Amino acid sequence: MSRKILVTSALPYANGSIHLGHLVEYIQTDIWVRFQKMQGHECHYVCADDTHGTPIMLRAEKEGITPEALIENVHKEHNADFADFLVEFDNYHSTHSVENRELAISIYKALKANGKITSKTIEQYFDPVKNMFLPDRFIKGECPKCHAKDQYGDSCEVCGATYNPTELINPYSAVSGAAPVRKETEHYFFKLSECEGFLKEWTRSGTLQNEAANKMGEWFGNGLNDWDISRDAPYFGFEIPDAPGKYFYVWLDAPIGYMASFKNLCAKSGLDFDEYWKKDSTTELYHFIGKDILYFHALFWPATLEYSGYRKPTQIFAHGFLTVNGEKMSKSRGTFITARSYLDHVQNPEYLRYYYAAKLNGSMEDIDLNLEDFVARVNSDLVGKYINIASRCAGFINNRFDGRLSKELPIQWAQQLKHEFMSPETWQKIGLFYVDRDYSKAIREIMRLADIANQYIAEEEPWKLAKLPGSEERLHQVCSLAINIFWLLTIYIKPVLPKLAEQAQEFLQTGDNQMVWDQNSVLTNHQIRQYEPLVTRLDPKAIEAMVEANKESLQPVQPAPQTKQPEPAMEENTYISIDDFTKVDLRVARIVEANHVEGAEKLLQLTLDIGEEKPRNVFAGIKSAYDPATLVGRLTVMVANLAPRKMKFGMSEGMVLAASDERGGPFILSPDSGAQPGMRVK
RNA sequence: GGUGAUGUAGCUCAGCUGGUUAGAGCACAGGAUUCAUAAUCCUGGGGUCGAGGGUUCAAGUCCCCCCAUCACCA
Repeated sequence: MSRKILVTSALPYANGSIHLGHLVEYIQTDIWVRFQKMQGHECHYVCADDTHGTPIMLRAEKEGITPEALIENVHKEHNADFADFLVEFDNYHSTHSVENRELAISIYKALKANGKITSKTIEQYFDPVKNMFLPDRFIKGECPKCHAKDQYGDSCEVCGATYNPTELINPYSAVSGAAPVRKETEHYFFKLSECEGFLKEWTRSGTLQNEAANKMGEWFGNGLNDWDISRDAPYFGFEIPDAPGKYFYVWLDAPIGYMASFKNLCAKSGLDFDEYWKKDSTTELYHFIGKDILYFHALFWPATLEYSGYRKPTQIFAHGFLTVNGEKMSKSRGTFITARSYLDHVQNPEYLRYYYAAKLNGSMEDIDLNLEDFVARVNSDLVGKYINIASRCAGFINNRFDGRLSKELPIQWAQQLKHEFMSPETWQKIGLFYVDRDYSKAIREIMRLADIANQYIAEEEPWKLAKLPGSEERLHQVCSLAINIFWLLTIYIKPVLPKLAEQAQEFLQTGDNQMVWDQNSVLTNHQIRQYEPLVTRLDPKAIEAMVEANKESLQPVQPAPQTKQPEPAMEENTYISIDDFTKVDLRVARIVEANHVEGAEKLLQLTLDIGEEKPRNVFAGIKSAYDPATLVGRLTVMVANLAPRKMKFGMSEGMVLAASDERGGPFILSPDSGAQPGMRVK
C-alpha cells in the first residue's frame, strides 16, 4: 500500500554556510526519505533557503550587494553543500519566491478574514542614523539586572536574564552605534491567544514526541500571547497588503516556504498541490526540525494553518544539537566545521552519514561527534566489518570461478543464516528502526549481522578450501553466500550510504529493481565484476588537518548577528581578557545587618553598605559557617553588578565572595584595614 | 529563575512496563589465522549505573533532594 508523504527539513538561514551541526538534520531527514522511497512510497522531500529579515538586509549592505544577490550566492553554496553530502531534495527553493509571496499574502488574508489578525501600537527602539527600527538582537546596552555592558536587547549573556530591549540601560544601536530613540509604531499581531484550545488538543494528538509535548505544557501554563507578525521598513521581506511600509516578520513566511517549495515542485512535476495541503488532505506531512525551533513549528505553524484553511502537519520530529568532542562547536578549538571544510579534508561524505546514523535516535537528545571515535567507528565498522565481507571473498569468485556465483548456496543458508539475514522479521525489524528514526539501532543490528558473516567465513576457512583438492564446490558456495550476505547488508544500509550502495550495485551487477526493501531472492549463477576497494580507511591525519585548518580560519571580523536559527554559542578562549574581568564590579562592602532567614537551610540575609544611597540586600549561603551576630560591622567583598535574583525569600542584589572546597569553608573575604565601603576591587 | 531533557566500563552508547552474577562496539591484554584495505576469529581484564536519602522481598530501572551538562523562555 503506497502512501503519499511530504517531508521537510528546517530552512537554513541564507546568512551563513552549512556546518556539521546543520547536517545532522539534513542527513537524518534524507535517510528517512530514502527509506520511505525504498519501500515504494511516494515521498517528496522539499526544503528552501530562508532569506528574509534584518540580518540578511544588513549583511548585503555591508557587502555592497543587493539582498537578492546575496541570497542567490548563498543558495548556490547551500545547494552544492547538500548535493555533496548526498542530501537528495526533490526541490530546494527559496522563501524569496513568487510562490511564497502569493501563499504568504493569501494566508495572511485568510487569517484576517477569520478575525485572527489585530493591530496594536507598540513602542520600539529606532535608530535615528540608519532610520530603521531595531530588532532586539541589534540593540546593545547594559543589562538592567546585572549591569553587564554590551548585552543584547533580548537577554543577558552574563546573568541569563531575559527582558525587553526597552529595559536596557544606555542602549546603543549595533548597526550605527547611535543611541536609539523610542518610537511608536503600529504592528500586526496574530491572535495566538485565541488558539489555545485548538493547540492544546493538537499538541496532544500524537503529533509530537513525548518530551516535546511535555515542553509545550510549559508554554500553555504561561498562557499564550499574541504573536507579532509585522516589521517596519526598511526590511527585506514581503510587504503586507494594504499596509504600506509594513512587512511580514521572517518567521511568518519561513514555514510557508515549505508550501512554496512544494508548489514550485508541483509546477515542475505535475503533482497536485491541493492534494497535499487542502484541509482534509489524506496525505502525510512531516517536519524535521531542531529542538530550538519547536516553538515555531508546534504553536505558530499549526495555528496559522488551521485558521487559514490548510491541513496541519502529521507529525513534527525534533532532534537535538550536535556537540563535537563533547562540547559546543568552537572556533578556537577548530571544531566549528563547515560542510565544505569537511569535504575538503575528509572527502567522503558517507563517513559522516554513517557516524550520524550510528548515533541518532528518535529523541531530542544532543548527539556528540567524537572525532577519535568517528575515525575508529568508520574504519572498524564500515571497512573492517561490512566491506571486508566482500573484499575477502570476491577474489575467490573472480579468480577461481570467472566471477560467477554458484548455482546453490551452502546448507547453512537454508538452515539458519537465511532466517538471520533475509527473513520477514529481519526486514521488518530494521525497517521499523528506520521509521522510528532510531537509526543507531538499525546500524547496530546491521553490524551484528556483519559480525555473524565474518564469523561464518572464519569457520568455513575458504582460504584452506582453496588449497584442499575436491573442495571446489564448497569454496564456490561459501564465497557466493558471503557475497549474497554483503548484498543484503548493502540493501539494509542503503538509506545511509546511497553512493556506496550504487558502487556495490555496479560491482554486483544487480539492477535497481533488485535493490528494494523486502528483498526475498538470492543471487545464484550470477555474474559479478572484478572487486575494487569500495571504501578506504579514514586517516586520522585528515581529521587533525581539518581541525587545524578550522582553527586558522578563525575570523577576526565577528559574523553578523543572527535573529534566526542561532548557532550554538561559541566559546572563545580559556583565558579571559582584562575587559572581561572589569565587567565584574567588585566592591568593598560593610555588613550593616545580618540575620537568619526563616525556612532557609543555608542562607543568611545580609544588608550591605557599598557607599550607595540604599544598602543592598544579599542572601549568602554561609549559614553553616557564620553566626550572624559576629558578622555585623565587618568589611567584605561583594559582586555589585550581579543580576539581582529573585529567591524564595526575597530579592538578592549581589553576591558575597567566599572560598570553599572539600577541605572546608565557606570563608568570606575581608579587605585589609583602611578599605572603605564602596571602593572598587580591581 | 522557570520548564523540558541528559548523566551507566578509558571512549561512544544499549538497558522495555523494577526481578537471576549490569551489556555491546571501540580501545587494551593474551592466543589463533593469513582470504581481505595490519582486515578477521577466540579468550580475558575493567563499572560502588553523577552524590545522598526513601519506597520495596527486590532499583541502573519508582519517589524526594542535591550536583553537573544541554536546550527553550515568544
